[in-house]
Amino acid sequence: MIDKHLMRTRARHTITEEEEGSIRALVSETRQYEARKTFIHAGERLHHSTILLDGLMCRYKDLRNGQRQITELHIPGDFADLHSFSLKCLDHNIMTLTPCRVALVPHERLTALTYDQPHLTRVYWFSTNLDAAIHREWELSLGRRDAASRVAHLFCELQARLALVGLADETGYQLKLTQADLAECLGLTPVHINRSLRTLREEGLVTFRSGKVEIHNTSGLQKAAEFDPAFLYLHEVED
Amino acid sequence: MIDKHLMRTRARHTITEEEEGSIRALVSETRQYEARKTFIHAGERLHHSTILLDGLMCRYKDLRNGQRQITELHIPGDFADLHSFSLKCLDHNIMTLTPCRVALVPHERLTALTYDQPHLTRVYWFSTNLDAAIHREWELSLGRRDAASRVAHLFCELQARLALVGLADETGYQLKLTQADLAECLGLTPVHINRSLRTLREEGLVTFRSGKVEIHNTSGLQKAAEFDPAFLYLHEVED
DNA sequence: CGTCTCATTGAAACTCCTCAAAGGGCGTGG
DNA sequence: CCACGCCCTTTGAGGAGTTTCAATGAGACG
Repeated sequence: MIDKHLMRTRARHTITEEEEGSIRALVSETRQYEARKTFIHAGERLHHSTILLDGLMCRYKDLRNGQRQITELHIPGDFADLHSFSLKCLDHNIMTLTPCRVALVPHERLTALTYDQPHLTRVYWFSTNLDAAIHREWELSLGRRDAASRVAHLFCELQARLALVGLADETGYQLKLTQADLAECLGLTPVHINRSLRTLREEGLVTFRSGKVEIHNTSGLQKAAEFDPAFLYLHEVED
Repeated sequence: MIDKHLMRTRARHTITEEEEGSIRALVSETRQYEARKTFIHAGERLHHSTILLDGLMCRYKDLRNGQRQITELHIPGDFADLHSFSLKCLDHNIMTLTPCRVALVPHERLTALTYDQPHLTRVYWFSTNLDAAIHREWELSLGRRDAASRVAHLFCELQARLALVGLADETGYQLKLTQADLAECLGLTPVHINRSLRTLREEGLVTFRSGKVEIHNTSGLQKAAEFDPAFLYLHEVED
């Protein structure tokens, strides 16, 4: 059930069989959410965290004029709101983008983890720090990359993250987003996303159509994005 | 010595006297860095984390063309690179902006903390999650706020954070940054920062001159920034 | 077959950037 | 003590990238 979560965790940490048992025991129940549902609202007191099993979700913040900024995308295996264990109330909303299957982890079990499982505590602490690293890379994109590079960088990021849980290969992956969703990730308008996608397509780098990213030229795409996967910490970390 | 660090920690958590002792015992040594020195480079293996005692520093990432994005500012009391305990190598650089006095915390002592002090472990885990919340608010600024609002928002953020450690009041605070530094925080050019500052000044909201932020109209400034301090978690969190 | 959402394109406007030059403040050295 | 140099700030003019507004096209679904 949480096999993708274990895959992404094992890519970065050595987890013993007993620890795997402890991880599995964190889950109290599973749920299904429909697409386009904001199931966590900023400011509400939370008592469990959510592992995404299947589907796509995002964290976002709105401005009063209705403009929205998505701050991170979540893919299967991600702990979408592990930070709510520390923060209790989130500063942002969390919404499903597609229908999603999730596993719930009560915060009491995470508290218990901090008493009984110092190593797993560090593993999950790392996981929230990885989210922060992704935020920083998005800050760089939003602040300094031009539109086409932003799109290219996001496609590279998702390729690397999805490949880790077996949902992408070098040629591409499924990505059930609209161009308006990409716009909200990248601080642009849907119209300009459309033009940027055309540019990337005409340069023979990547095609995004009917919910699929098809990568035609990996190294060219990475070069256009100035993509360095180091910020994703894809490899084993000693600890 | 680490009084500001204790102030900012106690603003959010209840810390016992014994825990305070444990926190003080984390520090192995103090150091002084000159201004404008990058003392942590992306990718280098780190063995201690840094509490900023005095001065101003920043985390930043560069693009190949020399463009720089600052991803967070650090003020006295902040753990500037607590996340290096989890990540081992950082995805970004850390640079002093002014001369800085720092305290070093060996990672072994943090590892020991995860065994002996579950509550303090959660307190410091929270601290890295707070950095992530700041990153998310910056993503919102970079992606969706216009230039003057970005400047206004940064000034509001720093007012709130500095007030927590006694370095700001409602009328303003010292901020020894150049307009070029602000530009690197806010994804703009120095020229446009200058024009945005003029706008804010002419609107009677805030003046930034000779390293000082003078707030003329707090509520007006917050309104221009659409500033809501919730993302800074300024109040006691139960745990 | 109609409706709805999403994608695409064009034209004009706007925000922000680039390039360039001048002004101000401060420390250093003559 | 003044002059110079250096860094930072300020301002102007023109240009680039992105947005806005508007309309059409394409695909999915009932």
